[in-house]
Amino acid sequence: MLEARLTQASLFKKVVDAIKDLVQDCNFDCNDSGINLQAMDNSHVALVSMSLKTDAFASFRCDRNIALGINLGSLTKVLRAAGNDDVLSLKAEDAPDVVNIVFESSSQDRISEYDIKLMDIDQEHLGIPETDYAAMVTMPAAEFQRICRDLSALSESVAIEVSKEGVKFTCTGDIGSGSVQLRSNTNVENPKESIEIEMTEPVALTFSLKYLVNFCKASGLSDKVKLKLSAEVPLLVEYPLSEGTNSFLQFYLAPKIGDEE
Amino acid sequence: MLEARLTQASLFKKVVDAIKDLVQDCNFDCNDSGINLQAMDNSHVALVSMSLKTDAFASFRCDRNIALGINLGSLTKVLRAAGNDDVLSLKAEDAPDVVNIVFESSSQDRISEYDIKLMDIDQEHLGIPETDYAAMVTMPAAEFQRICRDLSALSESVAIEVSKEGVKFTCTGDIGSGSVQLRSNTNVENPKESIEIEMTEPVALTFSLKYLVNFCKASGLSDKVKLKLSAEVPLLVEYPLSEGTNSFLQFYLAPKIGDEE
DNA sequence: GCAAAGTTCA
DNA sequence: TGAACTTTGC
Repeated sequence: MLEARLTQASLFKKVVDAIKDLVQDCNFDCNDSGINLQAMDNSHVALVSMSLKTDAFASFRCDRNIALGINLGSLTKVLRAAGNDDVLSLKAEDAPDVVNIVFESSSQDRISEYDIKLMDIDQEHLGIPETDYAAMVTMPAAEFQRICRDLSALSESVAIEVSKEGVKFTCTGDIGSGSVQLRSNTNVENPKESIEIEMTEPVALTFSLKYLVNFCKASGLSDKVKLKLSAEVPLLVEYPLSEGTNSFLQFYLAPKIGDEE
Repeated sequence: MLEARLTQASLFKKVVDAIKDLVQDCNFDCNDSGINLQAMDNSHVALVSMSLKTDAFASFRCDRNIALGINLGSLTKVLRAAGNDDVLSLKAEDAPDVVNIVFESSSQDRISEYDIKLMDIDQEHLGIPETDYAAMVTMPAAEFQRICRDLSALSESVAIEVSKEGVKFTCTGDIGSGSVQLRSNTNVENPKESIEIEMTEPVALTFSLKYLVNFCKASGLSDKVKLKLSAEVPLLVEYPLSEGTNSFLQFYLAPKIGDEE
């Protein structure tokens, strides 16, 4: 059986919010290392990968591997009933029909309990190869969100170019063109604002802004986002979850081919 | 060529925000005295006139007269990408196809650059006659905005009556009637709150509230607004820009005839 | 704590 | 497309 307890329901709410527009139904794979999720988006262009390790939970117990096939729309409806500071518990039997979700308000005066019916979802196994990325950019999540939103006003796609000086986001559309250039910098006074670039070779790739804007819904989950790029390989957009637990929410997005100019 | 630099992108953002709902496309006329704009609104009831003198810029250079025909919708999209405290630069060639807009964040770690395509706009020349107004009211811009917003809940139009005692805004609608009366006063402790009236003869005119509410989007640009009125002549609503540079944003609105009761 | 902006729903 | 609600910045 599974019994997992999160002290902040908001973490789970935000994770589900960030992926529900990409994926309708998916398996939450539970085992003794935590809860994992991997799913392609409906058009098979993007891939979501989430991992909540046991340390991210206030308490965690899972004796056997359990796959909870959940409709994210239903889950969203239920999670809407949770206060952000509620304690959230997930419970399931070993061969479950339902997942049981309990919210306890911090004052403990209110306990809400929901059961969501599970579904069988074919586990299309997704081999994500380990990649040594040519370039890795760490930047404030809010800034990345801002850039994607700004540029999406001009174009459908954005070119991301990483060089040792910095990272440049460029796009061209009907009304004109735009570019945002960030210089790598270590802001000592305000480390949240730092922009870090690790690079073995320069990379320039083009991606759909619609998807990037979508990924950025996860910005509330983390101060920082990591962009990892290599030529001809999907971009990896990574948000760390629950600092120091190795938990993460990752999005992969295939580059647009032939548009890179 | 044109090369103009504003230390506060927010000034330009707010100016464009305040006029974009009145005018879709218009010429920014650049010459060695600064940047000027004049345009009728789409229904030819209101007129916008903006003048940014060279002193309003951190640096300004414009060798020849250049008319930049810009779609304000496109410009808004681009300006949305500017931080309020960014340094904004406008650049254009002598016979330009595009205007180049650069935002530099105060930390200088971020440089965004946009090109907006220009369009040819027929310069319908707008002769605005110099008028000696019968009455001139100077009041806090926020207060004028509040009054217009409040009264627009009741009616489509407002009567503005200026007498030597003060100014009175009156309207009548289906659910009832409303009026706001302001007495002229010089608030010595808080001069921003002063209401000043200069008058050669009493005036009472009626105007569309929809337009006035629209004009009030400029309230963020200035603490004060000046209302200038004369019988049978358009109302002039004036916001000074960049204190002490003679720059301004003006709106003219023709009175409603026969509605004055 | 309020106003403006964005997002979602009708 | 507009309106209401939520969210964010001042």
